[in-house]
Amino acid sequence: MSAIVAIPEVTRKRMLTLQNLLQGWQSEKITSVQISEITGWKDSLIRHDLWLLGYNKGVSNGYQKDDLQAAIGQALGFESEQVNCCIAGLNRLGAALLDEGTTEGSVFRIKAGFDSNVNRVEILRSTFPLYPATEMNWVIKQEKITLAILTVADKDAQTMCDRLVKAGVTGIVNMTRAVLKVPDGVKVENLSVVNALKMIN
Amino acid sequence: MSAIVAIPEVTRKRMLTLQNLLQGWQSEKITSVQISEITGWKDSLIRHDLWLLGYNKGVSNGYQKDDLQAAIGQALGFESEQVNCCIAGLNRLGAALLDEGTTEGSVFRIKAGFDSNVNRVEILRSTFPLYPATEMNWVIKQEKITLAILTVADKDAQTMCDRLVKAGVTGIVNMTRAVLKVPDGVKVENLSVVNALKMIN
DNA sequence: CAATTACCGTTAATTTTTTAACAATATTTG
DNA sequence: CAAATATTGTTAAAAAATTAACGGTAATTG
Repeated sequence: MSAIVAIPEVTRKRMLTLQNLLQGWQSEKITSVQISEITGWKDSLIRHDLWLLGYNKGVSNGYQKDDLQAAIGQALGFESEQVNCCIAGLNRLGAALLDEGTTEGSVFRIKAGFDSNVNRVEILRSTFPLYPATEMNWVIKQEKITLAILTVADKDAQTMCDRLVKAGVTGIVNMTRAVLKVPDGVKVENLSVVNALKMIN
Repeated sequence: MSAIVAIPEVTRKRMLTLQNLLQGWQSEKITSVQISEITGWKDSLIRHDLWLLGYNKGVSNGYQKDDLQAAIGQALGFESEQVNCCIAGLNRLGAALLDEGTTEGSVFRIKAGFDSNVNRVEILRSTFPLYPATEMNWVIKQEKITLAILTVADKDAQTMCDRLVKAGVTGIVNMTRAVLKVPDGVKVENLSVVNALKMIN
């Protein structure tokens, strides 16, 4: 029997990693012990996670890479049609993310870039349009943008975050060191490089 | 009485966030409820975390910002003298991280940049030296570099990771989508933008 | 083809993490 | 200054996450 409860966040995160692992996996088959050796997770944890997803196509013989990959994507809803995103803050880091490669091969499409500094908007080149932050409201609505990548300076992070949320964004990837306060229903994922360095130091 | 056991990773991460929060906090005092309102963590969890650190200077009257900030830094060893880092992969994202601002005001100092492509090394400007990846071994030793930020293409990630580890790096901030296999004792923190987008979608 | 091996799915036990509760203590109020 | 309020430190209870255990099953081996 498969689990009835909602998939916990920790499992979602692991499954995301597992999908990335499968992406680069050469062989057609993979076992829970092999996954364990790379990720460091106990093999029973991996089997338990897959059990939570209701996956059970691996009996006594390991998993078929392709089938597993598809099943995870399907179970966790990683396979939506297309998700529209924007970048808020076109400093050097933000500009780097304008690069096509950032979201290549994923469902995410960057549809707009914003900055309070009109100069940047005018000077930078990109395959999608850049706007002054004052245009944010209508652009986000018109382009049906739901997610944002926040790369402004730390001190401007909360202000920009508030504007994004007001405009209708429901998820923010926060690359600043600021701690963002958001209303219920808005998700934040923190990706500050300095924080990461502190964690591994 | 304060706790004897080691501080769990979850608590370390929260304390890191708390320090960032305190950094931008205006008032001299702050309470567990105020922290809770911004971060979404239950106030009792915050008090429990601080209890684990052995901190008890807040009795019945909230915490003094400065004192708390110092105590956390000290308890978790976030206050070392200086930590030398490098950037491996000087594509657009890596180049953006060459920016002074990346680690500004932290103990981390970026001392070198590496790339397999010699062109990039020669063309890019930076306040610290850039080297072909072939020079990695001696540079990392000579500059006493312990941490690396990995921004190469996904397909090259494991190879570059292996080289960094071999050269003596003990922690890697992985900005690629690849799942890195590292020996015991080497820490990895994953900061892929696409993964983050998937988590909030 | 019987025995052995290599895996998984599932459950139960264990460990870790979070939450609730509340006595104790400063501070504020009337 | 007594009462009310706000807030912590600490413990115990509850919830969540991880691990171990093991029966069952396909594949492999001799």
